Amino acid sequence: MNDNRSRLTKAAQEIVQRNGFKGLSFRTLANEIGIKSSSVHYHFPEKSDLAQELIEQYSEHLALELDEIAAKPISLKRKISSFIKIFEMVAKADNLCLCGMMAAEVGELNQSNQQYLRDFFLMLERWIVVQIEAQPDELKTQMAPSQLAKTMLSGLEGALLVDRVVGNHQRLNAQKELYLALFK
Amino acid sequence: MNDNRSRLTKAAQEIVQRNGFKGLSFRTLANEIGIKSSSVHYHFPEKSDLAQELIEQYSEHLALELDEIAAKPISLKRKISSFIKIFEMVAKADNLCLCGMMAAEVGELNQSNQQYLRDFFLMLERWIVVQIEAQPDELKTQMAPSQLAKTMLSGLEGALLVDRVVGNHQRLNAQKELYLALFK
DNA sequence: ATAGTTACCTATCAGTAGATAGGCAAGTGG
DNA sequence: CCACTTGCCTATCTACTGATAGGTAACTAT
Repeated sequence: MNDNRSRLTKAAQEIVQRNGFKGLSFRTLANEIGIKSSSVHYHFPEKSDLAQELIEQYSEHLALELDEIAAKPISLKRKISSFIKIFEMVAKADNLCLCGMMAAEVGELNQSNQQYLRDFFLMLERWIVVQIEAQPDELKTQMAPSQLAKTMLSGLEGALLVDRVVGNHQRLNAQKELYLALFK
Repeated sequence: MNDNRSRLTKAAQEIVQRNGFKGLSFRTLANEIGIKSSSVHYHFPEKSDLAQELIEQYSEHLALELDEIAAKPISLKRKISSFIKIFEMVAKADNLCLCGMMAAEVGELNQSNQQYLRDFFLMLERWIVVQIEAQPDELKTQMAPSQLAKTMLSGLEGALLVDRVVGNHQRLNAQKELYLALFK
């Protein structure tokens, strides 16, 4: 039923993570799944509607993954490790985080899109804080959880950005080493 | 003599740091300084020529700043602090690092541009390593200098990225706190 | 049966992109 | 004085962008 619609968002997500939101055109997107660009407009009247859905889907998908990790009876360190692994999977595909990419292009997004982007980053940071506060004695640093969450998230986003240019995963690995050392 | 040429690169740099390389058009750039787009092509036959000059200038300008910092007879911690201050100035202007921005758009840059981008990040990381190795006993962590440099640089780049979306400087401040704590 | 909805299509639009051809005035060097 | 270069111009090109109008066949609910 929603076959083409979901194929569209799937293909669009990949294009944005690789080429950016500006690098996504209705025509190439339509070609990729074998329909016409006007049909893409049927599903997403304006490009910002597509942006909205992409950010929402990406956020929801990630939120589900994080819920699963949070529910496991494992150490805080292993939870953080699983969090970082999500970024490693993105790096492996030579992609950026969808929202990290759109963050670079924030100037051309409308207010609603920008708000969803903001919420994405805040959601990830909050998740880290909640995990720490659930197992506070497994934290080795005196750094406030909210501060730690902010450095960790932005650090991982930056590692994806720089690593993709330099062509290896050294920065992501270095971030991983740095942050995992802060947990018992 | 090179009046318009330097005005072009200056205006172009600002546009790229704000809107990205794709957000820079020869027409709007020309309008900004009051000439025609064809005249921009006189100075930079192709857009990649402009990209090359932007990255080169940005790298050279930063290298000079870093040379000055390195030459000062100050503590390692203060040198790192000065390094971070450069990023704070960028954040203050609500910009991204020029090369951080272009890193997000690396897919649409030619091989030469990509190499210059790579060299930019490696140069910054090398600077950090050199400063640490010149005053090694002022480092409080056992983390290898090259690892530390990689996390620091990518962390700062990511902080600029996320902070610009969220709308404050909390991540850059958090990164600063985290990294300065590693030096005596 | 029929009215409405869904999901596509063809055709087209105005706007903008990077890029090129060719001209023109001012300055420069032999 | 003349050839050449510099630095801009006008005019134009093709390609591509997001977006819209209007049509059509298939499905759906009354």
